[in-house]
Amino acid sequence: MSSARPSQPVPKPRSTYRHGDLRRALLEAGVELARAGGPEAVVLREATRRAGVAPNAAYRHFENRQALLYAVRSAALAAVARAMEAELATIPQDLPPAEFARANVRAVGMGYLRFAQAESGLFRTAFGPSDDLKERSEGKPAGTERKGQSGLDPFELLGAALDKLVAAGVLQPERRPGAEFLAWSAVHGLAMLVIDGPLGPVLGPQMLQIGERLIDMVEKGLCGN
Amino acid sequence: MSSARPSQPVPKPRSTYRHGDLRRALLEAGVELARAGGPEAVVLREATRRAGVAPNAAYRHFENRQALLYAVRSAALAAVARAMEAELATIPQDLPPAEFARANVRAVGMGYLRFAQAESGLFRTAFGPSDDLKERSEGKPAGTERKGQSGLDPFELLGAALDKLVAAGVLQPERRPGAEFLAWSAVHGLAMLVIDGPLGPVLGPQMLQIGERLIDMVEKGLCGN
DNA sequence: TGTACATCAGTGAACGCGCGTTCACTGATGTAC
DNA sequence: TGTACATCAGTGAACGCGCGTTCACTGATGTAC
Repeated sequence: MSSARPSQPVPKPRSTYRHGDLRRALLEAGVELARAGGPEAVVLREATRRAGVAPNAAYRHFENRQALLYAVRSAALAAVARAMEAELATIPQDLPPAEFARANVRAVGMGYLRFAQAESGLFRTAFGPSDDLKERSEGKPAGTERKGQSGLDPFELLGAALDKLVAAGVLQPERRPGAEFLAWSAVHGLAMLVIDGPLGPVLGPQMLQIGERLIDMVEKGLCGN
Repeated sequence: MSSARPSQPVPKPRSTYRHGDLRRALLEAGVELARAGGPEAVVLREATRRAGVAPNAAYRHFENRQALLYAVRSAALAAVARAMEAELATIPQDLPPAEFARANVRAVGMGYLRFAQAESGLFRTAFGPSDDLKERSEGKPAGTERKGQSGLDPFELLGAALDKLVAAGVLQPERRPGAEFLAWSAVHGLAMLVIDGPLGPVLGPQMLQIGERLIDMVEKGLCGN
């Protein structure tokens, strides 16, 4: 009888005393924990267990639990960005500018919602409490991992979509400043109410349809008409 | 030297062996904990400490920690409802119907946002993960404590405001179904991004101004025009 | 009005748990000579 | 090409913490007679 643990993967016996790529292994374990249980599930001891390593070994690679959590969040943000990019990639290139711009906004929003639903643990990790944007606004080294293939993070992808709306003449330029906060709020609220709030059991299955209506509302409300 | 604890209020020496109203005391302590630290701060042992009672005494009044947390959430929901009602009470009664209806929606939304900002711990407790609306939709005894003086809970207050919009001819009846989810999402998202997400440090001070813009957007987007 | 007694709200002690973190260590690796 | 050695990634054991929860108990209260 091996000492069966609640933790999933077999403690993978190392051939060597050294691990080889422990930092990466811990990060991946951390992402897995976040995926399954959100930020509070990112636990140092469990990550080391999954990496098949003593608990304190983590301290060679991360200053403390917070540091691991930060790294996991960056990975989660990158995953959100990639989900948005995947959605953006489905847009036909030959749409007229105004429609193309609208489609961009929808894609960004729906990518966000789909990700929230499919990966709610990672989603909550990505957008939980943090000093993220603050750090950025202070010029701190935002790190590269939080971005998608395009080199843009989720917030920047939304901004780019809104810029297209302006360029296409759909959104009046004087309404552009701060518009990302309005659009983001709408979509983020739906996601949170469903995955981490009282609407989950009620709305879960129809979330994406409500999401469509919600984005309609945002477009209409943002662009006047 | 008394054994000073991090916990605030003096363990208030009881005159009698019996406490008198321990359930109420635990609930109030729980609310205080939630106010200061959100749902995860609602901890049985600390609540009993504040009530000046042995840890296990709580089990005479609550089945377990979950049960206490549920009770605290009901109280938090009631507090949200009261904040909305306070905002509603400031609306002039002599407005023309359409404007009055709009003012109702704004009041509900701004009451929500103000509460989120002023009492973010309680807010997070009220709208954290739960089976709330599900229980209601299953006809379970929703409890009376989550409602405000009007007898309506926050969700119902929003619904009533939207109904006024329809009655005043501002919102088309066929758009009414599900509209509370759209409006709620918008406002909830802003609240969460600011109090429990990456926008706190960036947007905190201007939250209410952005809230005004956000509610404008919702109105416009919901009512067409 | 006084006494016996059932009730049950609170006590005191203990349990097992998992966590983050620190300590002094060991032994594989790769580099300098 | 071989050997000495510094480096530093991992070990093993332990710490103190606070939590939820269970056990057998005790003693204040209020009711029945």
